[in-house]
Amino acid sequence: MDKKTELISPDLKEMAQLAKALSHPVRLYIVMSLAHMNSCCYSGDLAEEIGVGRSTLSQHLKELKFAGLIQGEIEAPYIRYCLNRDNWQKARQLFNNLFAEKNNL
Amino acid sequence: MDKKTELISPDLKEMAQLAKALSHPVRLYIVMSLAHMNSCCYSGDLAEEIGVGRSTLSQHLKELKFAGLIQGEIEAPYIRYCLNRDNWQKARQLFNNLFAEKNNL
DNA sequence: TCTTTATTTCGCAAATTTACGAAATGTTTT
DNA sequence: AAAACATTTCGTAAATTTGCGAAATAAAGA
Repeated sequence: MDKKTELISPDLKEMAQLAKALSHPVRLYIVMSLAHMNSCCYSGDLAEEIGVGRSTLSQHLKELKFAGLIQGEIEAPYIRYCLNRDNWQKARQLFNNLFAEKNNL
Repeated sequence: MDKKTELISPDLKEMAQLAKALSHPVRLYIVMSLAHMNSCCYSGDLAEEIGVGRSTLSQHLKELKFAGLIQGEIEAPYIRYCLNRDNWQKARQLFNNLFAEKNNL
């Protein structure tokens, strides 16, 4: 129960994690595509599309997955990555709250 | 004019930078306080409040300043840090766009 | 079963981030 | 002018991030 525990709330920490997941252009591009196109993607296609190594892209997908923003389902021999809609909604709420205009003094 | 230049737009890069600035709990706490409380802050006070070294906090402020999210005006012997409202508004738009529900297929 | 295909994990190197105390800067007060 | 104060910059060390190719996994097709 030190100061940090009070001040830096779990929500805030979670949000910082989300922001970190979104803090790389490639990851932001991926997530933005998925959200706006309402589509899913395949690792290999993306690697070629973006022009980055396959292992590199896999790493980015892993981080987005770890942050809960996307999920992959096997569609052999591919893995189909889609937004995790529940967590995406949660992230939306957190960021909406951050940017909310409650400044009506 | 390679692929990356097309795909990873300036807006997207800027947003990734903003996300990076927001990706640390301390920085997120600072910005959130400033936004929600509609207030300003002083480096020393914050360092004590959060429980982090003064030089460390100065570094975080520097990064927020670099990202354009805050600005400091001299109020000797202090420096008063406030949100940069214009850029904050810009950031809001970028993130609102990211999370916009245009998924009505 | 063996080969091909899609993806991930591993190992590694370069770059960046984080945090701190000490020293430097600049201002106020004595 | 000197002491006190708020803040930043510097130097440094530990941890993390980034990107890649090579090797490992796992499943599909011949």
